[in-house]
Amino acid sequence: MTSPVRTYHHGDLRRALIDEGLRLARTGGAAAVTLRETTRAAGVSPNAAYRHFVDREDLVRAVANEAQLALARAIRERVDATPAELSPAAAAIERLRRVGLAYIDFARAEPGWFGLAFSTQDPQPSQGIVTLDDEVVAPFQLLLDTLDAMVACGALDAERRPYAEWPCWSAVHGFADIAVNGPVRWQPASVIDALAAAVVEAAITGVRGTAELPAD
Amino acid sequence: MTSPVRTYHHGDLRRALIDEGLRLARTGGAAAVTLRETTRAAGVSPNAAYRHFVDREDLVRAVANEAQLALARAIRERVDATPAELSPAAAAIERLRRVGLAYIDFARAEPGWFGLAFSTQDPQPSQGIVTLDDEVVAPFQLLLDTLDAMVACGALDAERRPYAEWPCWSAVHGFADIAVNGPVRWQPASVIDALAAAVVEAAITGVRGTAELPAD
DNA sequence: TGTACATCAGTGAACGCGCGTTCACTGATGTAC
DNA sequence: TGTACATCAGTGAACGCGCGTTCACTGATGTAC
Repeated sequence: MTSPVRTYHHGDLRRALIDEGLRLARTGGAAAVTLRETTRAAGVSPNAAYRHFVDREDLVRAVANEAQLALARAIRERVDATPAELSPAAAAIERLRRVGLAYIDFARAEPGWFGLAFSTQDPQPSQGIVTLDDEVVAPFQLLLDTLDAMVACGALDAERRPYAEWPCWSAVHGFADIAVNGPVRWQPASVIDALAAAVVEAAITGVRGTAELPAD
Repeated sequence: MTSPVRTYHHGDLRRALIDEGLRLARTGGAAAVTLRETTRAAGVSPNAAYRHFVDREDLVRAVANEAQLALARAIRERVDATPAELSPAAAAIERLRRVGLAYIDFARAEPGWFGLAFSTQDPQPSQGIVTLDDEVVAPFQLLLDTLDAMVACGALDAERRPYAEWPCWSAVHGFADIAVNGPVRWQPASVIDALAAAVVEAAITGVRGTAELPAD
């Protein structure tokens, strides 16, 4: 086993800078992740960052990556907590519902991270969004898997599966943006909860082609 | 009739600054609308702007307002071009489809204005978005009217009308953001067209509760 | 095991930049008599 | 109709700010012998 943490002067400045970047982005979004403020927070001179990142953009991208992982983790947790006693088809639909609500609630709880995760992307991914690392899978992949599972257990007609990820993602992403940055942000949380639920139900209905529940 | 245009030193600097702001926002979004660059473009000293706007934020808000009007105009034009030979219910659904596609296409054609129109809003509007001025009605109001018209002609069940605007707006807004700032922006236009159509169809189905067309 | 040395993570000072905003002003316009 | 004057739109210069980035450097660490 290779030593996982090497001790340099600082310990692990790259890690520390990313952590401070996350702290700054949490309240101020991507714009708050400046080289000077991040290094200041880490107790280090501004140009020390250049030992670990080629420029500011590189640092922001690293921080955005972590924010994307946090979103994926939030979704996975909510999906994994799906009750076990549901029928296969009902459980598959419930999982899709949880993907959507978790996405929206993450955006509401951590708007700074949400904005950063969406706005800062790797340039030109080969095919949609793919696995980011071994630990956790990207939010989009979780959505794809959930839709595939719905087809497998009869909760979604196979001919409705193609491109179904786009209406789903669009609906929850759009509502998240409206709830965080749009006019809905002035509403009380209980109202936003209700609207979020309505948006997710409509997305599920829109993708399945019917508001009827599948016969078990 | 009161004289509509008063001639000052410059003519109408307020108007000129808003126009230059629109030009700058078109390519660079809200961030490009700086006081210095806008006044420079208008051929005037930086502080001349303070005769017409209390600060930079005030100028940006005025420019954002114009961008919102441009979006509303684009939607209205597309809706007004709905073919006349359709049955009332089919025409009502077609109008909703056009609202959605016009919203998405405006975002794709004018991403700078789209971002500005959404991100910069009047603080704390009393009830959703209301009429902006006499000439043209805000995008959101066009959506509300279209949904009401669907109920009136039987294209949408009355009990499905409440809150239906949120799934609709969320879906097209989310796709617009994904298509402009998200991973879809790397796709060719024809692919984006197809995905946009799929998103809008799913939104219509989701709101109506069925993929069936209404019997005439 | 002890010493000389190479490596390279982090320092301190400085750069030029564009920004929003303020100051005291100027000079064209419109109005009162 | 002509003159004196008040108004106020726009000027020119300057401010302080925080930013990203570069420069020549220092000094702790790890390694070779």
